Amino acid sequence: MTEHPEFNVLTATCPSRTSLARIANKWTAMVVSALGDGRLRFSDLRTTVDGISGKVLTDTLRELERDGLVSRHVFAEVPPRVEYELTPLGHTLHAPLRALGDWAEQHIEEVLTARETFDKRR
Amino acid sequence: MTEHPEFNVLTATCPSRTSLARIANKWTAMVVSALGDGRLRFSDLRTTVDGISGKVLTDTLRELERDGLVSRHVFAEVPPRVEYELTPLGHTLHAPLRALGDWAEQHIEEVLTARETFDKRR
DNA sequence: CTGCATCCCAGCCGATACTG
DNA sequence: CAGTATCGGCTGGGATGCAG
Repeated sequence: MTEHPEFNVLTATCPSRTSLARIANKWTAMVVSALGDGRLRFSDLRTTVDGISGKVLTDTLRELERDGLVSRHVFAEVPPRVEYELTPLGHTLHAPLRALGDWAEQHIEEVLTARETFDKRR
Repeated sequence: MTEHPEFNVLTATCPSRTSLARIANKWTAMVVSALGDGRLRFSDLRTTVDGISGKVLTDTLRELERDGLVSRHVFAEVPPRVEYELTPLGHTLHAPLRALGDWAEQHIEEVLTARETFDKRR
């Protein structure tokens, strides 16, 4: 019922691939995961997603907003306050992206071991 | 039980982030999805993942092999034949990555509409 | 505080040519 | 067929400075 057989990410020219390129991205995964519990202002997002630069966070949020995954709320205050929140569409992506982060955390030891073995054989 | 609270991808220096960086990638998502149904040789993978260049496919497979997600099987034949297959660890990642591709296909119309709206307002 | 503008570097990625 | 090597363009991404 929710199938769209006419779209296929494995086809180079399919527009869905441009969407995949945005969501299959480490910064997107971390930002969307961080927004899963509710609204966050820019500076809190910056500290939650440790190590992200201001430029990259801005760019990532702007693209997510463009794709309709994140909404932006500006408050007319001094100093300025801007909060970001997942849209309903963005929420449907939260679990899948969170799953990637969870996978990385849960299997990191196996991955590190595999890397050691691989590098030793070279 | 399978929890590893000591690892957190949101921490910049956590090694799990290096793993996330590899799996949260459009080429990884497509290659792992393509390998979900079983072994594929290099050339078949190249045509299945439409538009991928030989260099990028080689690089992606090499990194996936290094992280223990993909195994490589070489046949002593002429012409050469090399097949790639998901490891048990790689299989645990298949569903999560497939979910991203499915999401992109199922929601592309909403995303395209959002982009139009966003771009029109600029 | 937010975020734009700029500069600049590193890495991704594609195209091509060449080997076993 | 399955690579490797090389080159070059493009983009991601960090640092800094400035404006609202």
